[in-house]
Amino acid sequence: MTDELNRASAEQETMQPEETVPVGADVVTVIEYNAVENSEPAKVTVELLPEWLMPMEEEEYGGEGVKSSEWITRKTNNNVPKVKRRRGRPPIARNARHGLTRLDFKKGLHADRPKKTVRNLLERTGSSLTSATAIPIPDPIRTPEVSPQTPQSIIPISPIGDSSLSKIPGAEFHSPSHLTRVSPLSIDKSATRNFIHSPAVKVGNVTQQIVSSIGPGKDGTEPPLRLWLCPSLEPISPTKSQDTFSEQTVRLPEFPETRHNGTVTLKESLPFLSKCESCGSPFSAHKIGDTLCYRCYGTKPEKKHSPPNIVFRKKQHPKFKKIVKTDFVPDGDEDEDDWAAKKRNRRMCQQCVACLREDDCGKCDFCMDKPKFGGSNTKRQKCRLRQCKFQSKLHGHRANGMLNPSLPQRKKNVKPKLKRRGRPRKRKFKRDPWEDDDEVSDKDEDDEDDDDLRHYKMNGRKGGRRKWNYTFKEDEEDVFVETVIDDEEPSITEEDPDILGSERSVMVSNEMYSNTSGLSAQGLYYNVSGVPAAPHMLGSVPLCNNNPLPMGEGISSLPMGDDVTQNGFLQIEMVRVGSPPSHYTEEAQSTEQHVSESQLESTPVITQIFSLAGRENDCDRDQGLMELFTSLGQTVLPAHWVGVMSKGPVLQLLQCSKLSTMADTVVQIEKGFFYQVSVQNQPLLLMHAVYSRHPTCLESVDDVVSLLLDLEGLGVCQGYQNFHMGPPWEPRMSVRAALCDLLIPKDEEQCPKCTQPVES
DNA sequence: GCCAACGTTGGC
DNA sequence: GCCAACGTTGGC
Repeated sequence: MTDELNRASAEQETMQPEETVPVGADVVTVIEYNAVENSEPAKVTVELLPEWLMPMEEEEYGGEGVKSSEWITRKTNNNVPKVKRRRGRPPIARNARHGLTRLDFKKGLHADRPKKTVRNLLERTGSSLTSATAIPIPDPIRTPEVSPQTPQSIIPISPIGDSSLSKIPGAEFHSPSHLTRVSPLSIDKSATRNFIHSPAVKVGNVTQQIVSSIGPGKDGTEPPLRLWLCPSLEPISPTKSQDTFSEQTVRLPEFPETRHNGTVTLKESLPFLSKCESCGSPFSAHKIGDTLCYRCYGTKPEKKHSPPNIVFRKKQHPKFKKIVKTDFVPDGDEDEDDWAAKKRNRRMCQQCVACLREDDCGKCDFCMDKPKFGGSNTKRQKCRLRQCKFQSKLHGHRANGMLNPSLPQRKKNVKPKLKRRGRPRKRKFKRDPWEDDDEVSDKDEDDEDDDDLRHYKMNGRKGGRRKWNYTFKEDEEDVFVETVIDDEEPSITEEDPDILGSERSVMVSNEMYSNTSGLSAQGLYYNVSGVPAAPHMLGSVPLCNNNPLPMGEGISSLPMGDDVTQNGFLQIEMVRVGSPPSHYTEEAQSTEQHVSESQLESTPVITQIFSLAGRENDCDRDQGLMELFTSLGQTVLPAHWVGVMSKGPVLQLLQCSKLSTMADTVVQIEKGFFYQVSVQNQPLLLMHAVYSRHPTCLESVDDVVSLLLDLEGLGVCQGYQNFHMGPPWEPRMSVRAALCDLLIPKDEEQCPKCTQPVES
């Protein structure tokens, strides 16, 4: 841009050494006009102007229907003089779009917004606006939008507009009405509408000069202009958006130069312009024309007609935008723009694994729904695995699809049947399994399904049983929850529960498989977590945390099948050091989320699933564990250790004090008193010395206490800094070696594996 | 309040 | 014009 501008300026200088306009485009325009004025060669002016105008007009016209980007491209493509190139947004702008848009977000600047959006916004939000002063507002908005994309471009443009305005008069004489209209438009808008607004700010300089030069334009018109001119107005604009403000300020400096040029021309031109009332006459009459133009604009159609001079709009638009927005609708365009711009990103944090994922899994329901995967495109949603972990609405809602790739398939099978098409019932839990059956008797079954669903929900929400509630709450949104439900109500439908349990478990395992690339789910865990833990541990219960009741609020959202799949190994290895104690459960699943969100969550689903796959009922109750749990409750455990009985059944021992080095450590005792120690959701490798110092089974309170005391003498390995993980400007993340000891003597910072990590 | 369906928008 | 997917609608 700058280069171009410089070029433009250079060219201008060559053209007219006298004038020095910061913006190339402006300069060019000025030059041309001046030449016209001075030389008076109508041809010259006409030719030059037309080129200018023509493109501009095209732009405007096209602008309405065409996206800004396209518009820009056109210009560039055309044999437009250098001036044009300068003016329009260079393809660069287009290319830079994304960057610009982002910049806009951050800075508050508007990303380029296709006119469509503006329109839409206008239509949606403020048809009224358009109606009232309708025309003027919309136009300014549009142009501003265009310009906003590239602030620089905007600035130049606006000056141009000013210069053009000043000089337009002469040009106008030569040129047809459109020229006059253009200038008037800008002025009019500022005067009439923005009047109060900031317009004064930007236009201020120009207008003042104009006024002075014009002196007696038309009575009616002048006053407004002066108001405009009043510097006081400028301050107002600032309120709105700094961006606009900055732009204005930028312009101001430029103006002076242009002013000089413009002033001279303006003086001469102004009177003429004044005659351009409405659309009919010359439009240059900034003041007069303004009144007329205003009227015309007020009439709507004329506004659009007059638009031919897009250039003006651009100039003023920015101002208008700024002004209007500031004064009238702070939220107005920019807000809308921002809003719209943000709208798209609302669902993405841009940072989580899901957001960073580029490819579709091709297995989830959403993927299956996509035409490219042979789907019907009825859902039109992003791949489950790409649904932002934090921003997506889907999280927690549809675990079903998430969990199983397989589910979708069934769905498909089911869909064809759809009578319900219009609106299938909530199939949430049952969907896949049942749908097929539903076909036989749609409503009946549907009703049943609904009932079932309700029932489930009821259970889940109301939670008849603690455990149920517990698991339920945590997993509510997840499919897994269902399995839990089954546990609660085996009676509901034997088949369903079974199916759910088995299927889901199966599915989950499948996913694990896929993720782990052939490794069984368990294998995965072992490998991933690096925990050789005994298989029994795997089926463990979710660590609910400190409270017997499910703590995991965040968990619900987290535990998606997706997460599991996504996390897989990589993430596991990437697990941050220092994450708060959470659940040990199934590392793979939880780990992902952990990183980002909840540490507290429980283990999720997968665990339960596994356990469920086995036989829940039995698992839920274990005399031995209950007795041990009771005994622990009657014993004074090491400081801040708390025993929690959770589903699985699993007896969890948690260190509640964040000050403890064991804050992230959990001891889980399962059936048979086998125990597993996990640190920050990662199982402590069986080869760890801790296991060798204690019996394989913690059958007594003494054993438990002994282990806890031993643990209190340990600390958590801090891992090592991975400098290869990301760009230098991003925060460094500590990573642990795959076989990290996790627990090390308190006086040490790293385990031997992390001290000399072997990077694959 | 959930969620399937689908209109709509933005990017290309 | 196509694709991706966001946001809304409306049945439940």
